Amino acid sequence: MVKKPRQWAADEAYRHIRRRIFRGELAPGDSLIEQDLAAEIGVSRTPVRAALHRLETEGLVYASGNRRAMVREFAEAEVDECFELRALLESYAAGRAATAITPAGLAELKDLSTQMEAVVAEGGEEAPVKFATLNDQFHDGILWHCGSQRLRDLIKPLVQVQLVLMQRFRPHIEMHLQRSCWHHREIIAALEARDPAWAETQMRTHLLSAKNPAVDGA
Amino acid sequence: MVKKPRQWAADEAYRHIRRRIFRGELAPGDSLIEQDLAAEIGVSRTPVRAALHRLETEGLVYASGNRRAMVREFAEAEVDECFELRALLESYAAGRAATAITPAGLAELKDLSTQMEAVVAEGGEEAPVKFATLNDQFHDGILWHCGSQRLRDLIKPLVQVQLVLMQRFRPHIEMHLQRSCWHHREIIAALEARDPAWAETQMRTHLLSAKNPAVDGA
DNA sequence: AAGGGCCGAATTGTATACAATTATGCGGAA
DNA sequence: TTCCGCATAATTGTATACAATTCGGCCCTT
Repeated sequence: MVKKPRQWAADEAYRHIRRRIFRGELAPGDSLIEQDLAAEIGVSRTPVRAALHRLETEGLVYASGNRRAMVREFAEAEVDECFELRALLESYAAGRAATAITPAGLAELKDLSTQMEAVVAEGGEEAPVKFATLNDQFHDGILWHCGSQRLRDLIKPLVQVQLVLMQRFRPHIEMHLQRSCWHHREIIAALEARDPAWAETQMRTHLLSAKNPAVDGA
Repeated sequence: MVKKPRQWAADEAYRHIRRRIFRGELAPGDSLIEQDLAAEIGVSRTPVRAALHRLETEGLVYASGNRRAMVREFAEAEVDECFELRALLESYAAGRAATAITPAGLAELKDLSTQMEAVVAEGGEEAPVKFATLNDQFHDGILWHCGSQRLRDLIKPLVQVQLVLMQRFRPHIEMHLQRSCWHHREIIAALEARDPAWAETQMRTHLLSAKNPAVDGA
């Protein structure tokens, strides 16, 4: 039953390349040669090409016309840019979610919030990673309930790229988990109150705080 | 020297499929069978597949996993949604452009504005089409000068989809070309004055006016 | 020595054959 | 009749060969 020769070669290629970019083994500016990658992964060029396309749409890879694909080069300024664009879009989304979210949706968000607080209380080495996963789910949950798939699609690549950027430029940034938990509570409260303006400004505060995480006493 | 047998099959496939979607020959929900399209265009499946990927990232085509690609179905409500998202993003872009734009950039915008006014003054059957082309260049010009390639990439698909949506749901909408020209002048003035807030609100006005074009006396 | 054009190598673009997956329609059982 | 399962057809996924393009260096000219 070792019969999983390669059911999703394109997906495997995608994950493989993405992982190598995240780890920094493929540095920005490096050429991504289809044949080399194919040999390395053990598939043909076809799924590699599909993976590169996908990575390009997600903004991790740059390819112009017929020229070879390269790992996209990022400037540190783009970290802040991503935060600002996320603040713009996600605050708008939060405002819409305030009128559109269902009780079930609110329950999900509360559950995630509780889990995050538990992670923070527990602490430990793995806390930041666990927290980040739950945090992504929290933000994505709000996007699900804002009633606009298109808006959600706009934000997705921003989050994606931000992961690379943060790791490259600010790898050891302090997360201020406790402060984030408070923000999440505020956001949930605003959504529960069906107050778009409040939700919007809370979300903006939350994201722009992450941009400037150097406040004392948080 | 008839030597252009098929140098850019993928691009040709892309344009072909896109045109058929725009014309409504491929209706929303229709399956896009790679082999049929390939035979019709006269290329192999490979470039057709690339074209479909591209159309998918632009939001005109929907494809989930390995299932067949379909022409994306649009709801009329998405017309307004696109306008609102464009208003959100382009007003932000205009605000940034107010401080980032170069004199040369301003000159370009003024030139486009002048051309648009000439088209309106001239009138004729082709005026709306000519105007739309120049109008797109105007909006894209501002995005070029806002200093954020990422922001520009976010807006591009919105404009793209909007073209399909408008044609499908509001094909004979009145353009209010004269009013748009005034808006453009206002926007240019705001950029020239290096006033972000002014540029931002003028752009928002411009786009939300297009959303509700039923005002009298424009 | 600097610059431009040409040739070979590296790489991507396209076509096609085949494998894997998904969809469809039929037949049988409840 | 309705629903489930299975066989078969339709379609997409992958591999590979070949064509076209781009890249890089060398040589020739100035």
